[in-house]
This record gives sequence, C-alpha cells and structure tokens, in this order.
Amino acid sequence: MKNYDNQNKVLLAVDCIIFGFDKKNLKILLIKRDFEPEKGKWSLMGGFLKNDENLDTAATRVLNHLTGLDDIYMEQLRSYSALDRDPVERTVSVSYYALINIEGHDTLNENFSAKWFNIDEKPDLIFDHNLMVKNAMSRLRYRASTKPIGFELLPEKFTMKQLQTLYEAILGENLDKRNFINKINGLDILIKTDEKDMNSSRKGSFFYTFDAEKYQLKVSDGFAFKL
Amino acid sequence: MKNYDNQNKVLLAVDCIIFGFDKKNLKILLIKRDFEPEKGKWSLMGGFLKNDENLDTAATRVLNHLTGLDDIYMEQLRSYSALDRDPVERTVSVSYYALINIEGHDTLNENFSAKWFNIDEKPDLIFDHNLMVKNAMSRLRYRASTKPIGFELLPEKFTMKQLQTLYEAILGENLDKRNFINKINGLDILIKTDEKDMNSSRKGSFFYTFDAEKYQLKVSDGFAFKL
DNA sequence: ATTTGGAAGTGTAAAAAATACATTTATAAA
DNA sequence: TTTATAAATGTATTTTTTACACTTCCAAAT
Repeated sequence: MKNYDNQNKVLLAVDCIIFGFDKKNLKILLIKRDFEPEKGKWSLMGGFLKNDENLDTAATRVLNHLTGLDDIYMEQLRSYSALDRDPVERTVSVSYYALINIEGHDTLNENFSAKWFNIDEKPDLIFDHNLMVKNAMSRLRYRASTKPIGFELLPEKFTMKQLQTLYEAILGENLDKRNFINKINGLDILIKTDEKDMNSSRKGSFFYTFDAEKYQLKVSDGFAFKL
Repeated sequence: MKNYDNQNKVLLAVDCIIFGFDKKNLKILLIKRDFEPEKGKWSLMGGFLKNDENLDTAATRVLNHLTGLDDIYMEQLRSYSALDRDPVERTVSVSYYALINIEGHDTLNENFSAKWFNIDEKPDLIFDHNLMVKNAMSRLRYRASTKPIGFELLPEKFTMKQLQTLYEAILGENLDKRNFINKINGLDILIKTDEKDMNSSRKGSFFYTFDAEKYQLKVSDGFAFKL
C-alpha cells in the first residue's frame, strides 16, 4: 500500500489567539479583514497548513508573519470542524494561543490592519472565532494557575502590582494584595532587584525579575507551580 | 472569491483512546493491525474524517463501528501533525478519548482484532499512538478531578470500593478509604441503594448510584465538582 | 449453636492551606 | 515641613486536607 486512496482531504488552518499585556490590561491582537466575506469585520490571525510543516510550525509562522516575533510561548488548544464554520470552503481549524510581552514589541506588520484590544472590549469576530477566544481564555486561566506562564506576558522587570494586575486580568477576579504577595514570595522564584519603578507612586515600587533557572531547578526537584 | 485556491489539503484522521473499567482495572481498547505497515502491531482505533461530518461525528462513528455503542462520553484531546507520523502518507490526526462502562458492553466488532488491556500492561503501539495514550491519561486524570466523569466508567450500580479503585487507577495512587468516602459523601451526589454486592465479602457492601439530576441541580446552583 | 475470617463501615484530632483584615513607610510635590 | 499617595508588611481565623484504628456484619466452617 502506497497511500490511503479515496479518502477525503481537507483544508487545515491554524488560528492564533494572541494575548498581550501592557502593564494594565490583558489584551488580544486582532486583524481587520479587507476581503470578502465578512470584509471589515475583526478576526483572529490565521493561515493554512502547508505540506512541509506541522501545526506548531504553521502557528509560529503565522504569528511571526504578523508580529515579526520569534521564540514566543504558544500552545495548541483544539480543533474546530463544524461543516459550515467557514462559508468559503470546508476548513478545519486548529487554534493556538500565544503570550506576548507587548513592551517594545508593538511593531506589527503593516500589511495587516492589526490592533490590540482590551480583552473585555473585544469586538464581535467572524466565523467561530468568538468561541475560540472564549476557549482560549479558559485554558489561559487554567494554565496560569499551574504554570508560571504569566511571566511570558510581562517585561523582564516588573513590579508586584503589575504581576497582580495581570493575574487579576487573567483570572477575572480581584485578589488580596497581601495574600497575593505572600503566595508569590512563598514560591521563591522571583528576584527582587534594587531598582524601583517611580512612575506609579512617590515611594516607588521595586522591580522583580522571574528567575527561570531557579524555577527549572525547583521543577526538577519535584516542585509544582500552583498559584 | 469562491474558494481558497492553491492551498494544500491534508488527510485528517481521528484516533480514539477508549478507556474502560471492569470493576478492578482501568483498561484500554486496542486493535491489532492486519495490514502493512506495522502489521501485527497494536494500535488505537481510528478513521478518516469524511467531507460530510465534523470531528466529533467522525470519532463517534469510529467508536460505534468498533463497539456498537452509542451515547458514549467522548472528548477531543489534541492534534498530532508531525510530518512523518504516518509512514504511508502525510496525515494529521485528532485524538479523542472515550469512557466506556464495560459491564455488558464487551461485544466488539469481529472484523477487528480488538482487545482490552490493563492500562499498565499496554503493549507498544504504532506511530505516535503511545504519546496519544500518555496525553489522554493526563487529561483523564485532570478531568476526573474536576468533573464526575469517573461515573461514566462504572455500571449503574457500584460499590464505594469499586469507585475508589477506579479513582486510584485513574490517579495512579492509593487513596485512604475513610478520607475518600468522606469526600465523596460530602459531594452529596450519590444515592445509597438498599441492595448489597455479596461477591466481595461476607458482610456485603452497599450499592450506590450516581444521581445525575441532583448533580445537575447542584451545578446550576454554582456547585463545582472537585475531588 | 458457636466460632472464625475478612472486608465493610465509621469519626476525630492534627496539620496545612486559604482567607480576612489595618497600619506604617517612603517619597515627591506642594 | 507638610501633605498626599501608593508600597510594604504580619497575624489570627477559618477551611481543607491529612493521618490514623477499631468495631460491625455476615457467610462459611466447625
């Protein structure tokens, strides 16, 4: 047998839910369609799987094409295969989410009309993209409580307040400042620098950095991140 | 624009990780390939997506084809797309897991050489199916602790011991009998029948049933299953 | 009728984790 | 030097989780 004859092939796409954080709000990157159908509506950035790449590669390519960024945290979510999900042609799509530290990396490919939206001000999207975003949010919430992926969204140096604000945005609830700090400090994976952010207050607040090496060491000693 | 021209199409398959429980052991249903390549090796049950069905439908069809069963709990897991994962032809596969109450439902389609294996006696599988099973186990563990899916694997009436044995098999660890019972009873979603299972001991142990209605009511009141 | 063996059934104390909560401190600007 | 404002800090309480051992019930054997 040389190949699987007479089986239906299908168009396979990837769609990226791109999350970012600007020190205050959790954001999502969307593009405005400038072609039919649904011209003028907002959508996720996507692309078709090519014969010479796997899905992770395709998702990375699509993200890179829009943002120019490499080495971004991405994770496959799930497949969407409703028969009529794309009115143009039957297409199955696999969603991925990406976490971007917006700081400095806000230069987007001009060929797309892309825009960052606050997650709670997201416009209505085409096809089943609203559902994809909803599912991505729920995965993000889960992941953020079991892996320190939150740090992917922050600049190298961040304040406790920024970290807490980010987690509040992800979890969608307010957290008690003292309990939050106690818990984070208990994890023992942050380094307190001697620099201060003087923008937010007169007193200034210390910058921290995430200690990836220490984190990895702890993980290999059986430590499991749990926020 | 009528369709997406010049884009590569791909074969899309579903592969099913079929879990069962026989009152003692967590099991997985595998089929023996009677064609090349890898003839004689064990594999997951799978099939190709057809043009007129979505992935859930395809997975349900594949499962039904092998077991004759309908109305089985299935959940999509993830996609596997390595370029060389199937030596015959480039194929992307979406894995699903199913939970079957083996009790009485052990008649399998004779056209496949299918066999139930204890999960810890699983043979080596073809392609990337070992990885699929590993990932399915980890999803099963997570789901079993956040949704009462364990009950899908049990017959309508079951003893506390059977339920505990099942959860031990899923979680891969021994649980304290009293703590387990206290926790389950605390959930208040079981009905204690006045029948006893006289097979396991002279004293006999009471049968319980899962109260799906009560569970649904509690869920809509904001209750979240957490074991 | 009595004994026996073995799983079923049951509760509590201790430890750990999560939560609720209010005052002091540092600094720039007025 | 006063003031305004966010940063920083600790503890008591409640809830959850864990550890742990004896009694009960019944069929089978005597």
